[in-house]
Amino acid sequence: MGATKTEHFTDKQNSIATVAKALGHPARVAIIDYLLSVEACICGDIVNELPLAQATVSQHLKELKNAGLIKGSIEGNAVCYCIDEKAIAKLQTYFANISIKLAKKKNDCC
Amino acid sequence: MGATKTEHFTDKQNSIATVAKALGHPARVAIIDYLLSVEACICGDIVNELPLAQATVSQHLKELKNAGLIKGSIEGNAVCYCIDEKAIAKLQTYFANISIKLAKKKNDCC
DNA sequence: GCTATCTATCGTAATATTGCAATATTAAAT
DNA sequence: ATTTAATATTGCAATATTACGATAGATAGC
Repeated sequence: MGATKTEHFTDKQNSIATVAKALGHPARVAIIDYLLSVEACICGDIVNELPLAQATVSQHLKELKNAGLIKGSIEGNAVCYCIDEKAIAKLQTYFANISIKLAKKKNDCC
Repeated sequence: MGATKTEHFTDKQNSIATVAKALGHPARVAIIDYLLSVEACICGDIVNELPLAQATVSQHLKELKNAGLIKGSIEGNAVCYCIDEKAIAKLQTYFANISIKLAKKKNDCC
């Protein structure tokens, strides 16, 4: 055993978990931070910014892309990555809804 | 190799990654969902709700607690768990800020 | 064509996570 | 004090993640 029982959870739960998991590593949070701070967004710049080898950064970019948090387009020789706003909007909505529900419910049993 | 290079990233990046990682498993998202939907919040109820063994659920609860997403208080024989609003507020703020920055910046290079 | 540059993938070692049975701990109830 | 019930912890096997060097692929420039 040791494999996540994905099939026992709802699509929404799996979907939130996938995106959250992608952000569950500081290097990937750092990539998002960096993409927010720059105008251009070339893969090589990200490699220079992070204290990790090029292969490792490429892997992290792949995971962010698979989770739908970023998208990439080929710019000649290089690849331009940027944040997918839909994924961010989804997370924002998810946490805003939790906050609203918490406010309605008196969350004071602990 | 294989250990995350936590020390190379900022406290904020590590902090967001920790909370996101805790939500990076559908069982833990399901636990948060469940805690939102009920008034009382007893550990045993969570075990009954999830398709996982008691030991596994206990482990997931521990991780959510370590990440600061839930807090627990002993209710005699049982343990009452509920969502820590501060952690949710932090995430909400984080994603709201990203959305604001994305709106300012024209995020259209890809 | 050749060469340089940029990014992705492969292979592999170290580490971490997932899941559960078995066991331990804790507190209520008798 | 015993028993019962609720959680936590331990130990272990299966799987997944992290990191990086080496290598492959793809494009630009000569």
